[in-house]
Amino acid sequence: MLDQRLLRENPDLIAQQLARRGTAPDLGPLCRMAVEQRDLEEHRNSLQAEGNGIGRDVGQLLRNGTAADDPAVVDLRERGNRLKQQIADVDERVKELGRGLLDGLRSLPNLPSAATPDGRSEADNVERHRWGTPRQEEGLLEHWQIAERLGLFENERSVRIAQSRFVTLMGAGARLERGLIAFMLDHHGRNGYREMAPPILVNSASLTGSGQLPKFADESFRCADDDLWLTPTAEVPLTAFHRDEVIAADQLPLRYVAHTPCFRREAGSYGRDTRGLIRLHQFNKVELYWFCHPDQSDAAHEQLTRDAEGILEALGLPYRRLELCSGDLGFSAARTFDLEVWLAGAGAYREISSCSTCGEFQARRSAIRCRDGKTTRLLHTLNGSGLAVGRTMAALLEHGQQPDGSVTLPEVLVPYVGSDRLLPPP
RNA sequence: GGAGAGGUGGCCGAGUGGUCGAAGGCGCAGCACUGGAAAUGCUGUAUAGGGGUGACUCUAUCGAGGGUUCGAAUCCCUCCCUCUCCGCCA
Repeated sequence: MLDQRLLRENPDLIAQQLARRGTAPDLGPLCRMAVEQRDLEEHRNSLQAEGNGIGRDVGQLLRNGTAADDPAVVDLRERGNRLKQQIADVDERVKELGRGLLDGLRSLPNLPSAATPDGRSEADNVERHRWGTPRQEEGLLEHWQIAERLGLFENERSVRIAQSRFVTLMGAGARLERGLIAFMLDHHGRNGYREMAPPILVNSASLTGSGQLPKFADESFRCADDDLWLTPTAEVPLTAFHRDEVIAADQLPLRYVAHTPCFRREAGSYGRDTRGLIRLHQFNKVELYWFCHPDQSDAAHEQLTRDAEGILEALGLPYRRLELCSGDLGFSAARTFDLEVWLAGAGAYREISSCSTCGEFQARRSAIRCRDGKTTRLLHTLNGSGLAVGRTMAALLEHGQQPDGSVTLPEVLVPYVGSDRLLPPP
């Protein structure tokens, strides 16, 4: 959420920065609302001050022995009652404006960082670097073809259990996923992240705090009878973990790693990535999350991204880092690096992690501050996948496939999977 | 699900209509004492939003929302949450 003060004092700056994202909302009404709300609130406060004075005066008179039906007291009471009515009228308008203002502000995306390159769409994203050597032989299979041969997951019957875009992992497939999750958690744990296992049902306030609500309600699954949703990413419960808190600066940064299932409706992606593990309603993800001091968030962003890249490098998976242009940023992000892994069978780079700094955007929505000397200020939040587990499996299968139909696995996974090779059934 | 208890400042805890933003204690900070420290003493110590260059000042906040009243932490209503016991359950 953006700063109300900025909206009142410099709406042009906001408009100009939002334009970089390719959105041009008319900020005029919202800005006028903010100014009127502030002015009316000021008026209300002075009325209230007058009323408080009357209350004090009555108390003083009564304590001094003035009779309750003394004209002086009666007169003050009448004035108090008149004021009360006035305050009620103004107050109603103030609250109405406040609600509208909050709704409006919550629907505005974050401003792009000054470092974010301008651009309109993903075509304008900027490649920052590449790592590893992509396999590009002829005849490489896609991961779902490999998985089918090896009996790693089951699609049709999963539709019976739930609906399309769900999958059941089986045998070595299930074990590989479990091993990957454990490997990622261990790896990040060694790098200083605290492992967390948060609730994956989250309430509306939590979704609002990280930016999924109110604009993206149709992207999440909702539990009809409760104010609870299936979390679309661990970013939501991890942000909410510290909602309404003031954290001492010397505690920062707080760095968390969490594995959770993630649930997304994938509305509007009918027909895309219908096979395999790339796009599912339910998938596993290991998420990295930082709460940090505002002065340190740039360095934190680089470090978090490096930590995500560390998994790809440990697994020997070729990837590239893209910096998203202003027009391709997510709602809450000020600056984002996407990591794209090479899918050898598909012959393409595919997003496997998105590492964003949100500045104070989520911290304001969630009221998370740090104590900095004598004052408190909003801290900064950052998040990134480290990594999306299903897509990591897909990349491993495509990268490690052998002519004999087997798949070789990276050495680091042996302790987790029990083998360096997946073999086709006899 | 049934029965009961309770939600007050960083923490503990007093406070049942009138200068209560809130006693007292702990914690924390500064000062004094000390060779240094402990102990002790004194002083200070919430958050948010307005206004003022500033000293400062106004408003709100005692789980949330409404109500009664000139005036509510205190009375009334609704809701939420926590704890204890019982039941049920992985």
